[in-house]
Amino acid sequence: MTGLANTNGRGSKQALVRDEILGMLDDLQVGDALPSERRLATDLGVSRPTLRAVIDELVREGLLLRRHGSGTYVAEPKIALPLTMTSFSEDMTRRGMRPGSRVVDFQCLAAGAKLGQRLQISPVDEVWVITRLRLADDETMAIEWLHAPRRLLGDLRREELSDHSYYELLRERQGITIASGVQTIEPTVTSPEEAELLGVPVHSPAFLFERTTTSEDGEVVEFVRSVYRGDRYRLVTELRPALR
Amino acid sequence: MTGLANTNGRGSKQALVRDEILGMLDDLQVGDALPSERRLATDLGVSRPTLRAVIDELVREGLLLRRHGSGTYVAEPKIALPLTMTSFSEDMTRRGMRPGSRVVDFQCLAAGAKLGQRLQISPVDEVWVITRLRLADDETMAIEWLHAPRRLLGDLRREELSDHSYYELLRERQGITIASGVQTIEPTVTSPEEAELLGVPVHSPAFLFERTTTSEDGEVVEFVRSVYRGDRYRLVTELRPALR
DNA sequence: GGACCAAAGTGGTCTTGACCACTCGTTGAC
DNA sequence: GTCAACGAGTGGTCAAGACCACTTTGGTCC
Repeated sequence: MTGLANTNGRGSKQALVRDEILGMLDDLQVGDALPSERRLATDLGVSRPTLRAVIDELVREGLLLRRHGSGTYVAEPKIALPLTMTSFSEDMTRRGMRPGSRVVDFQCLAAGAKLGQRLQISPVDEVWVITRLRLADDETMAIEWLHAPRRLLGDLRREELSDHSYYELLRERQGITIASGVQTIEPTVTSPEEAELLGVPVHSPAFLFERTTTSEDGEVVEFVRSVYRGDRYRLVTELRPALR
Repeated sequence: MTGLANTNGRGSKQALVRDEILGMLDDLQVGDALPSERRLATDLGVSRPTLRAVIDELVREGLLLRRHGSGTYVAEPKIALPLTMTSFSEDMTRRGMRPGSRVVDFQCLAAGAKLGQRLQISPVDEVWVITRLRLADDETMAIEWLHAPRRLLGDLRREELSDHSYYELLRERQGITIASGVQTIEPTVTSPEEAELLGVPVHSPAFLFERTTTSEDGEVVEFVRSVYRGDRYRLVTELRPALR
């Protein structure tokens, strides 16, 4: 074996390889390429599958990114996401980034049992399902699926979605004001579809947000499911013990 | 090849295996064992490393859990974690679970540059570093590292930590009341040490919380770093747009 | 100088196989 | 009836190898 001390008393080969690569990262900048997998495997005296398993981990953790046919690179650090109901656009603008949004799909279909329950409507009622990408400086940061009862929006054209936020449309068309909501957050990993839309590897760590929003009249006006890249985001909350 | 259709137009073998296993999960209860890896690999017509890669994913996602030498089992569903400053004990009690806490280490050492900055003290000032496990029904849910300036607590005995919360000690000894804090949250994966303390596999998805708490006088009184199991937790927030 | 093509180099997927370490169940001895 | 030992079966780690698919680079031709 070359490149690594033996494993006596120091854990697995994967652990040792991981330490070696993390050490290499100390001397690299964001965007720098690592040596190829085959070279690293030879240099560190391990098999390529063993090396790949370690790089898989570092990719999942957001430290590295891989490009098929090109190489393995040092990844960019994460963005903090304040856990408030400010809009994505406001957040990005505050950070000096150029926010963008792109509707990739919208369709109308029957709610079904589960969604009907979430939106407090009949399962046969229709809902708009709008799939949007949230971008910052032309890079996709999140995918959002908005589900809204059709009766709140009536007929809808793609341009209306691009020009207005959903909340604006609610106010203009129905005189409805948003009052409150409940949001759940859990760590997840990207599916193949999500990975493709986000431009990250499959099964990368990500935040899964699910939010149900209610109007001042207590009516559920939306259910939103979002996947935020775990390699570019972390949450920040301000805590007020006495206010809750 | 037996067990799987060929991969034409349907993605990789790993994707097909994943679908098969998810289908199997529909007919199993929490705690049920899956067939052994060798059996599944044979049944599904793939190699054992290929099968293991898929099971690795499902374990990371919290759907399965593995026990070395015993088998692979269906995992328990996740707990929602309200994102407020209520104590862990209150949360667990509200859920009908028996909260517990166990100090596994506590020591006093110089703050150093980074921690000194976080706590707004001199790097040579001493801080208590208290490592605790948070348990629910005797199962470890989180690890917590509390860093507090020694001058706020003076000399400290392990029993005092077990019998009182830190906030109680602050009030009793210094007349200090907690006012506010800032907390960051990001998805992470467990290190070997964290995995051992939590009883989960290495590199499992988890929440990493870091919180800096301030007294009414604007003084930083603690920095806490916590790792919560991603297979047992999700966050829930209530949202109030106009209050922020 | 630009376009195109081929080759080399990259990451991605998968197989076969070996061996280690842990757990559980069975059997035999006391 | 209990306990210990052993064997079988489990998950865990690793290697060697093959082949696929993508990207980059260099050379050639116009």
